[in-house]
Amino acid sequence: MIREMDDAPVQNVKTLSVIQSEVESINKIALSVDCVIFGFDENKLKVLLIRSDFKDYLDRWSLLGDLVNPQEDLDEAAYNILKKRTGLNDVYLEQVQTFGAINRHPAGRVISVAFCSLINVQHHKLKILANELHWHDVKNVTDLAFDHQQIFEVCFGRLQKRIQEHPLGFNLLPKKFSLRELQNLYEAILDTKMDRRNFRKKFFAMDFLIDTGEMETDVPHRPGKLYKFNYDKYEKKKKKWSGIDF
Amino acid sequence: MIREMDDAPVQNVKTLSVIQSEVESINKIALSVDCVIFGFDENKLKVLLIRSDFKDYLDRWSLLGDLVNPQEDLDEAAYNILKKRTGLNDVYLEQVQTFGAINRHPAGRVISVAFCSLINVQHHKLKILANELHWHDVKNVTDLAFDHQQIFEVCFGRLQKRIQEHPLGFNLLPKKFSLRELQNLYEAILDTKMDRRNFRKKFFAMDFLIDTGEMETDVPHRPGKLYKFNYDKYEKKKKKWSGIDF
DNA sequence: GCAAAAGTGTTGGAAATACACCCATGT
DNA sequence: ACATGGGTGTATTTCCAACACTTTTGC
Repeated sequence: MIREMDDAPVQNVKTLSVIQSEVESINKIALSVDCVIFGFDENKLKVLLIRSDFKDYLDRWSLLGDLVNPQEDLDEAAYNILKKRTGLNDVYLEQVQTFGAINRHPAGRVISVAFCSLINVQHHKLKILANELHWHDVKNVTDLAFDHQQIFEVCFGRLQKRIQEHPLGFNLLPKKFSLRELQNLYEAILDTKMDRRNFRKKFFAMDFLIDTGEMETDVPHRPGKLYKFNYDKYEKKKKKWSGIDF
Repeated sequence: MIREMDDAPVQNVKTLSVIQSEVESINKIALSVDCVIFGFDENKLKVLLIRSDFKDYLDRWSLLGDLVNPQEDLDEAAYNILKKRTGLNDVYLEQVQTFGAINRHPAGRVISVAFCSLINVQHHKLKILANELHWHDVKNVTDLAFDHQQIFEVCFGRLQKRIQEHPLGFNLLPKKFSLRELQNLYEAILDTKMDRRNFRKKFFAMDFLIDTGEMETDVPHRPGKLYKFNYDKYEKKKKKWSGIDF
């Protein structure tokens, strides 16, 4: 893979051992994954942060991350962080971007693959308290350790965009949810207010919501219907191109 | 960054040297970048490929890539590939995704950050011929070396999506272009036919095209006006959210 | 009965689509 | 003169935004 610095064509065939030694001589780069874990609670979008245990950044908050083992797949590494920290198995996880600025980590050259994760906070409230972990309102996330502020912002932006074009949001809600909860979620993520009737119209027109026949309970007002998202139907009907628009 | 495999809170503070040794002990992972370089020629979308010089994949085509030096930024590494291969300085370059399957490379654990690049083929036709490089019609790209077929498809899909939402396409055209060229570009990338009048209406309504006052020359029919894209105006006016739609 | 949110339709404007004719140039 | 694509306008439809009242429950 390493080639001459001029523009001459490359004619020689490289053997496996040549490549291997190249790889070994050059791999002074470490690889990590960082997870931006979003949750939705009290009608606010939250992100799960941990107190940095790194000397230069003591008492700053940082994302949950870890180095990647050589025998570990990237997704697997991210997944393991999720499992270790939240105890959750079945999480939404999406690779977002890789950050590789030369001096992003004081310990040396560490490049980090950032993942965005969406979890339903109701399933793991127990583990958080005993830890250095804390859910932060996304509106109050500032001054994270390392380049984590930048990573957070990129992932947040990606979430805002993707939630409008793909049915991700349901990962942040219970399996059965009311339309009010769904709208609150969208309003929290996009930081907007929407018209309730038009919001309903839009989702009913998509025709991906299944009426479970159940209702909310323990609400101090008229209970709403509970719905599930019909992923199967979505997969069959999802649209390809939406048209030029910028 | 490496933490216990159980769920206990992490209380100890790590010093720089501890981290450094962790980094060194674990960095058996090499990092590369691969560029999916698109061009537009003869009304077809093309991708620039090179004959693999790697033993296991002799005579298969592959993307242009290289290992990343420890003192080299990711974007810089991708940029250097572009410069070395095409002689171009001023290229559109966008990180797309990182590929890290354990066995994606036979020489060991190599993870690769994929970049999508758009270039104007008219500016560098000379360098290609003398090389093992070749422009392939995207419709005939099959059976690339390594996992490059997958990388190509992800980058192509990303391009198809992004060209509809962002003014990227102009990087594939000369600075001054006719509306016919622009429409041909969109039709090639999205593999569709569009109505000419509505296409014009859409772009004129955006109001980001500058009439240069010049006309096409050497065309065997009525010459069309030549336009430039007004990036400054776009930057000021670009929209944020387009609404929920999936 | 009161507070709080659920549930429901209509209307006007904007944007997208479909569609057909005349014009300018090179050959 | 003719072939080729440039350039333009209108009618229709579809989608989106704005907007108010009645209903159901808990307290």
